[in-house]
Amino acid sequence: MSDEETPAAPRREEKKALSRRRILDAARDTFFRDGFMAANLDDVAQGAGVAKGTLYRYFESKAELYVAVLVQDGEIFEQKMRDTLSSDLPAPAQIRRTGRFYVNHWIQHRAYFQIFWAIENQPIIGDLPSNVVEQVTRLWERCLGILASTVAEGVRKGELRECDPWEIANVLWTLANGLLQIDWTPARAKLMRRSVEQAFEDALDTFLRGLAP
Amino acid sequence: MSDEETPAAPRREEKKALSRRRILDAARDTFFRDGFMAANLDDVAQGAGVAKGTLYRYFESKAELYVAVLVQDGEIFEQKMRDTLSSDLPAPAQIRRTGRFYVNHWIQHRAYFQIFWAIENQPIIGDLPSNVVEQVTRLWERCLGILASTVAEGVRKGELRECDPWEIANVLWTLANGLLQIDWTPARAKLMRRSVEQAFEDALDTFLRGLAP
Amino acid sequence: MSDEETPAAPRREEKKALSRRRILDAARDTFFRDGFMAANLDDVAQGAGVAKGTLYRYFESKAELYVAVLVQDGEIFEQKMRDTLSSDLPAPAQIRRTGRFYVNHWIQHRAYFQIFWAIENQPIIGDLPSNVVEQVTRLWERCLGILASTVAEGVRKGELRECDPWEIANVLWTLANGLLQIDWTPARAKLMRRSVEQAFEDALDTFLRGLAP
Amino acid sequence: MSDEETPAAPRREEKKALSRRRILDAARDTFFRDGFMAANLDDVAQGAGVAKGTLYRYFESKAELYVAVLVQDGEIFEQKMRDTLSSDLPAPAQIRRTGRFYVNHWIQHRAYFQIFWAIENQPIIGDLPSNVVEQVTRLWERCLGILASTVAEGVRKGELRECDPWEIANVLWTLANGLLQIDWTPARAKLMRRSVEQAFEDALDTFLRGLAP
DNA sequence: TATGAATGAGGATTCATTCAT
DNA sequence: TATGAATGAATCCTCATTCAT
Repeated sequence: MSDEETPAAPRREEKKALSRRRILDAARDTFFRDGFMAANLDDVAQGAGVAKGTLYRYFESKAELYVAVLVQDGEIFEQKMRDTLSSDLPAPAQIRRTGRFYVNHWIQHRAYFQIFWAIENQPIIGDLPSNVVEQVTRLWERCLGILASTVAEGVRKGELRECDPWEIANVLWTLANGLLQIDWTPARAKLMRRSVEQAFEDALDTFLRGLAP
Repeated sequence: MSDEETPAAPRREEKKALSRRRILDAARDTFFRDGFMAANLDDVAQGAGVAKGTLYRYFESKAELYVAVLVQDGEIFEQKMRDTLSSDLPAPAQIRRTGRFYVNHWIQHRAYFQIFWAIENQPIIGDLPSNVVEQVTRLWERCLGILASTVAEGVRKGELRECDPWEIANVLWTLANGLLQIDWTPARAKLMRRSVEQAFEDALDTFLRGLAP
Repeated sequence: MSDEETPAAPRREEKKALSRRRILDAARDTFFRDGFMAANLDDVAQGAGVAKGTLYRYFESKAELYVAVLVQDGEIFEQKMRDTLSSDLPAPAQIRRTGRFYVNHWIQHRAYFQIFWAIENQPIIGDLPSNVVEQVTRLWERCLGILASTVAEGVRKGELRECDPWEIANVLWTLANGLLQIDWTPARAKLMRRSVEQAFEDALDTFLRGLAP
Repeated sequence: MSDEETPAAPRREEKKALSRRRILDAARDTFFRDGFMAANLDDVAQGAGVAKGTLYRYFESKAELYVAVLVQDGEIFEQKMRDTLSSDLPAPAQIRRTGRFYVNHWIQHRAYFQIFWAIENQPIIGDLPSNVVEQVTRLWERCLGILASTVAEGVRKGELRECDPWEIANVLWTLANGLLQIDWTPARAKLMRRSVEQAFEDALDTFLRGLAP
């Protein structure tokens, strides 16, 4: 029935890739809206415009699908974060720049940050499959590494006082995430007097002042 | 017929109180191990050594039981935190003291901290009953208030530079929680070179230095 | 401790009778409000002001309690119905009189009629214990008998045309109950233009006209 | 690949329709045997030869399933009842004809009549979902309307004496249902000397005589 | 005798996963 | 390959009944 056999194969490949993408998009929406446990594959299938059974042609299980979403988003994020690096900037400025990227990214893509929180939340979520944990941990490590090397560089160049770069990276990261989480939780956001951006800018200032040589 | 039924009645009351306590303990274990959604009332009942139906004599629903755990733990915690206050200490020392209490409490009662994280995780868990959210938010607010008033006092006495006490309280809180969460997650703990206590002590130092007038 | 031993026993009996009565009253309320299946012994106990366990000192089971309510009310009803008989009235007038009593009783004690409908509803209610069915059937039979003998007397005296008295009694009974049930069911009551009393009076007229010799 | 997938698709559709029918049939059996409250979806599933979860692919809840049964049967019944109408018959004969249909239908499909009784029984059953009540009330109204318009026509043509057609319709309906209910309840059936058909025929005669102009 | 705490079987509903078409 | 119907285990909650005090 099909005419033009040769172009058909690529077209099929394309179709497959498209389906995969649509499933991932729908899955992201659902997972980030309802949480892993409460998320429902019927919703995902409907959102992607495919049959429920089709999901299993692309992903082995609900957990695998979740992983796929986290990994995909994580990779995009990691690249963007890496792009904020600029070799000729002093460390404090570099840190501020990366920090601003982080907060801006938050403002534009709030849901993405679930990626990082997914792991922290694991004890509460419960059954997060080890697969998920591993993948996200690796991503986390890479992102943290970017920050740590910036700090290390700053220490080396005498722009920051002596300290353990990984620890400082962790603290900075924690600070940012913590403030974003406040912004995320309406109940807590009420207790803040200013926007996340300003609050973060301030906190970063205070901390960097404390880090001055 | 004896006027003093004291030996009988109390025993019943005692038993009831004991049951309640055992249920609460079992619930804490289960909820904190598996998370609210994944937690299973069969486990709780078994852990408490009572029949499943018995749970419902003490708590109206799974959610109520969860609230009860959070509230109970929260109240104990709040009181302890308030006890760390000592009117004649300079603000930075006071903050260090409260911070140390926080970390020590963590080391001894890790599970307790789920109370505070429960809210942040809400978006991921999914349908946390509003009841839970309210109760915990209120607790959160009270604890944060303790910290904020310490900061405000420090600013007033010139021990800290001008700042918004609530914001600083939020940042301190965030910092502490963030580091504890790192400690909680094995995957992330590996990236730290030192103990939580030391890391926190350090981060606090840096931050307080930045807050100096 | 108790002084006056002899009057104590009667007092105890009294107390017991009182409890029984209070339980029956509470049970009637609950059963007639919620239906046998949905009725809840917690409600009954609370309504009677006794402990749940106490119910079982007076009645063997939920079903037995239901029977007791039906039987008690039924006996009262039967006696009242018998009291409407007056030997010197022509049959049609007698029938009208009994009919009026029936409708008036309905207006004043709607819930009582569940007694009679309990049996008709048995197939829908489901698990009505045979005990209940038997007892109520007997009551039903006795009440129907009152009507049937009135009809028989009317036929004998030539006031009504030849017919099977039991059958006519059944039809009259059915007519009355049917109209009361319409009145009971809001959805159906809307389809009626007049009060039950008037509708019944009319229907009875029509039927008695058809029964004229 | 064949353009005509007709053999495949229809087979699936057929199967689905078959499942639905089997579930509906099993549900009717169970509901009418045990009553709505006592009916048990395990039984329904087993009766239909499907898994319990499958029920929920076809019906949203126990109540919806019940509604579906009632509505389906009701529609069949209504159509049949409408088919008994014949424009050129005098009203009394028409009423007798419809009445006979009613009784015959009863003899052949006793369970069907639960449809109409379901509403009356509501107070006893307890929490019949409003959905059910609405649907059945509407059906009831339509069937009663058929009868009422026959009566109205009879009055208009002078075949019946002046009266309120809806009220008479209600009474006739009540009469029929009441007698059928007697037949349904073994305990009460014993008190009848003749078959329902004869008893009904007689009662109708008497009533129509009373309705003669 | 009265209590009320404890029981545990039972039932509706959800949903990830499988598999015949 | 895609479908979507079917599955059935899992889980919360109810409540009549029992029994130690």
